[in-house]
Amino acid sequence: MRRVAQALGVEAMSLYHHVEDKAGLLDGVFELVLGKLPPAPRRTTSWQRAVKERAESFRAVLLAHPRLVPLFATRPAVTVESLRHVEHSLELLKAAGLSARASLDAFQVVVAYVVGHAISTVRDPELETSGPDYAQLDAADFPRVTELVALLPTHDLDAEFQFGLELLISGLERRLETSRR
Amino acid sequence: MRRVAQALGVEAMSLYHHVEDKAGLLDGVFELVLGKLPPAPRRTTSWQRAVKERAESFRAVLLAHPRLVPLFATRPAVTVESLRHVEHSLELLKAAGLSARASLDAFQVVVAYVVGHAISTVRDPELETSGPDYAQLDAADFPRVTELVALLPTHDLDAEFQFGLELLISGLERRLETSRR
DNA sequence: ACCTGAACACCGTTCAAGT
DNA sequence: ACCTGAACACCGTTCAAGT
Repeated sequence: MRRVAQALGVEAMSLYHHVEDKAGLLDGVFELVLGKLPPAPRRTTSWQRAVKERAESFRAVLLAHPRLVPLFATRPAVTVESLRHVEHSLELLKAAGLSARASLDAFQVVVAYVVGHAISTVRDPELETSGPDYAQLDAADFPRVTELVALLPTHDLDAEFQFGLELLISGLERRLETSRR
Repeated sequence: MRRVAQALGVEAMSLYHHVEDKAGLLDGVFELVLGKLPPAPRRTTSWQRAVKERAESFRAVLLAHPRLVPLFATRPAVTVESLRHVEHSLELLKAAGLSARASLDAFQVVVAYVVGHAISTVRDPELETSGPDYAQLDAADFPRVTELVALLPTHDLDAEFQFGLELLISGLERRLETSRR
């Protein structure tokens, strides 16, 4: 509060005439950022592509505000603004053939994945140093980890995200196929 | 630091003779909790069951310390202790037929999902009230959300977690099947 | 080697007083 | 209606001084 006030050239206490408290201010930030989500497109493609597009948009918004990712991780998305997106996503899943319950599950699961992965993406790389030196590891004891360390420099977190997203969608696909029989 | 010291019946500054700083203390907590992960079992079942079991164990440890979940969300797991689990998981995936790169992707993706979902599980339910009253929503404007609200009271977050986990595993399965051809 | 007290530079928030 | 200053109850951390 004190720093926000300072940035506005005003005293900290003045803010309390515009927001309830710190949580209220964060609510505002939350809704503001969520408002950057591109509007739900009219249904023109497959549900697979639509789910993918929604998840990617969400990720893009999160990565555009790395400092806010922990906020999204802690705060539930229940503003009116965000409910419009929820509605669209649930509609999408139901139209694909999922039950109401399964749509809820699928939606929550994808959101959890996007947020969880965003966290690992924006993680302060400086923190990595606090761990043990990878170089000091006995390569014989940790063959797979050693292999992994060699891969890290060229590792693409966006590709990794895509990979997991496609796993989820492909899992849903298979589930729909078997339930239709 | 001040409260930890107080709980130990000592002055805050005394802690600095045992840990570097607050981050160092959190590192210790982190490793301690991670140590509660059941040891990697010998390979006796399918990789599907093994991946599922590892993810469920990780979730159980997280949920046993709800206040620490945000810590796990922010801090990378690079203690020697945790690397043993990483090694085991990567070995598991490679033995299932994934390349080193795909194993890394799969591992990270599952961890992101477990952490992301744990966050939504331990989210302070008191926060939900800060959103708009679901009751005040126009049911005609939000048919799917209205449906969802009716489902919430009987919604099982553990079942939801299982659902997503199985999607990921089933997605991996399909990927392996098609790549083998 | 380990602990301590005072001090510094921060927080969010209450409350009474100003315009 | 909006802003302010002083004050309260907190933080993590530095530094010099104690045993």
